Amino acid sequence: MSKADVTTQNLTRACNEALILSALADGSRHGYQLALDMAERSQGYFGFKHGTLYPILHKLEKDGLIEGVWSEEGPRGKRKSYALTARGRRYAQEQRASWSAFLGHFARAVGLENA
Amino acid sequence: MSKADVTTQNLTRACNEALILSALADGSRHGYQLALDMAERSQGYFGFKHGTLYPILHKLEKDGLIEGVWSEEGPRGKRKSYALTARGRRYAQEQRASWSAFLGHFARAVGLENA
DNA sequence: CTTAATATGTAGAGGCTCGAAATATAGAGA
DNA sequence: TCTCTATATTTCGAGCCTCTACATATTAAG
Repeated sequence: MSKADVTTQNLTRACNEALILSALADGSRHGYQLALDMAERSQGYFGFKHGTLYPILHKLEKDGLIEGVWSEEGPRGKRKSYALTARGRRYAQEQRASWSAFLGHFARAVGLENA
Repeated sequence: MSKADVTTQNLTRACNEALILSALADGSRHGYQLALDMAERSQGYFGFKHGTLYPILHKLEKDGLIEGVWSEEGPRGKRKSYALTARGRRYAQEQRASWSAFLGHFARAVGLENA
């Protein structure tokens, strides 16, 4: 079970988690759509490879932060829709606080003014 | 040769590089002292393990971003003092710009207000 | 009927950090 | 003198995490 702490050692994972949990906070989505939305909303800046995304979703589900439901085999074949759990919302909030702390320290240490 | 681009995939490395290059911009230092200074200046928030720090310094030197000079075997045994090169200064500046871009996108995507 | 888009999954490879152990010198204290 | 602690650097193996690539299945379009 990963911690909500954001440290220098887990920045990449913490970033991916934050992006995913934050996107799911706006409503349930399945993996493929999540990747598309992320790319669109960031104008292509953030791009999840599905070889990265699916394992992360599985892990988040195993940790009880998100919950996946298989939709009936609709017009587009099988899809698994993910939603935030209560624990996931708590986790996301803790992580946001931790990100703020990290960014504050980092900006000061490196001399970044703007954000 | 690593790039100055800050992406989701290399955040940890980019963070370590930025901290080191930024610290060396304030004056030359050798590895051990660099770690101590970093910890002190951030009130213990950033702590470089020497198993991490020295390999990074070697890589930065190999890439020509910093330059190390062995001091005479002074009162404290052998020490290698590192200084930024011209290329290192350029690299640091490019990376700062890249960090700003990343933080901007990230803050917006995750809904972080402050920096 | 073939191609492209939708949709999910896994295995292998590689990059990078961490923990631990090794090496060496010098000063302090017993 | 002997030992312990702090200074100072180095390297190896383990482990985590992402990426590339491959595999699978369905549906709409041409």
